[in-house]
Amino acid sequence: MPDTADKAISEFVEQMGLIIQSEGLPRIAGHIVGLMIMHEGPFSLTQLAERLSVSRASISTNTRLLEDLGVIVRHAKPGDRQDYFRLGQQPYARILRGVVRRMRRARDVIESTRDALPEGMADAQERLQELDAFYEALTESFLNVIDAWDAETQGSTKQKRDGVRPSP
Amino acid sequence: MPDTADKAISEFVEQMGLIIQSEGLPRIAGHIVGLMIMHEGPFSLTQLAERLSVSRASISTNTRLLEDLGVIVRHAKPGDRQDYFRLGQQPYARILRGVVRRMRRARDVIESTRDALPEGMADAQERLQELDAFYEALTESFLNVIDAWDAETQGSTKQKRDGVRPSP
DNA sequence: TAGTTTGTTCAGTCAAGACTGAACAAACTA
DNA sequence: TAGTTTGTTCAGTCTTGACTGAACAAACTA
Repeated sequence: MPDTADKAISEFVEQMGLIIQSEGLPRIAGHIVGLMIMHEGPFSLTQLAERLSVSRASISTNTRLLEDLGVIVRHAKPGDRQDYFRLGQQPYARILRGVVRRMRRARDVIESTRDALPEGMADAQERLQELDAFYEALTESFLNVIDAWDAETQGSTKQKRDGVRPSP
Repeated sequence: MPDTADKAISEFVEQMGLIIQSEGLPRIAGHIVGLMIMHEGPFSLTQLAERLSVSRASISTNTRLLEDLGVIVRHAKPGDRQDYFRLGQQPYARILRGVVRRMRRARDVIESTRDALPEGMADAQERLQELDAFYEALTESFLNVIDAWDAETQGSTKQKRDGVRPSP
């Protein structure tokens, strides 16, 4: 009953669009990733456009975006002018790195605000400090996950992966 | 030089709008939180509207939203008909809980897709498994941060806070 | 040479949802 | 009673940015 399978696949591709969208990326980027999870590929730009019923312009823009994030990789087949795409290494960890970058920017804002704040506002300083500590804990936590992922997926060496980074 | 301070404050409020927006919440919600970090308050709905130069309707909607998330709390002053708002306990952890909820929903999608997928697609199954494991690690990691936060901020008891949850 | 194919870019359209103004109900005051 | 004040809700506007179609450059083919 391949009908059920097809339904499940397109449903998943659709949902991945929404999930990725909630991470602040375009929906089509999610569709591409979803499709590549379902089928290894590789896919040409035209194939992606047809399969997702979307303009080649959109595919071009979004493959570029995902490529910049390191989520997918582009490669050429010898004797074929088309570009082909497939998932890169640790695609999810790549997305996470983007989140870490966002948090670093947020912490910059906090820091410069703290610097500019006058003496009198001790309580505001305290709350800013609390917010910054929160971001710090979160960043630390993310990096743990990324590290663990790198070690597990990549290294056949399978080095330390105890879930906690060594305390500073 | 209170001018510099005012500038820093409104700059921060503005930036918090953008930061919160990148988390998928309305910009004004971020402005409210930002202002409350700068000044403890409490603020009435009218005060917030005036201070942020925004309609009372928007404030009403967004305070409601933040209240539902548990980020701010509403309370009454005796002999005053107005509602007053201020930051709640562990406001940032509350926002994080929302993220955890989103991830749980994503994992549900993954699971039902795996169930519906036919035998033949073993490699797709494998990639789905990988994605699910990633979400699992991330969720675990978030909950650690939330737990640690709860323990540190709230409990004077300061119970176990070793950075890792007990394995199931 | 002219004609394809492929990927990119850009101006324009469209949709989602944030925000507003106005109308409203509830609780108060004079 | 009529008139305020306060918070909510809803229809409508407006902004943001995703997506498209068309034009284009580059690399190929005949």
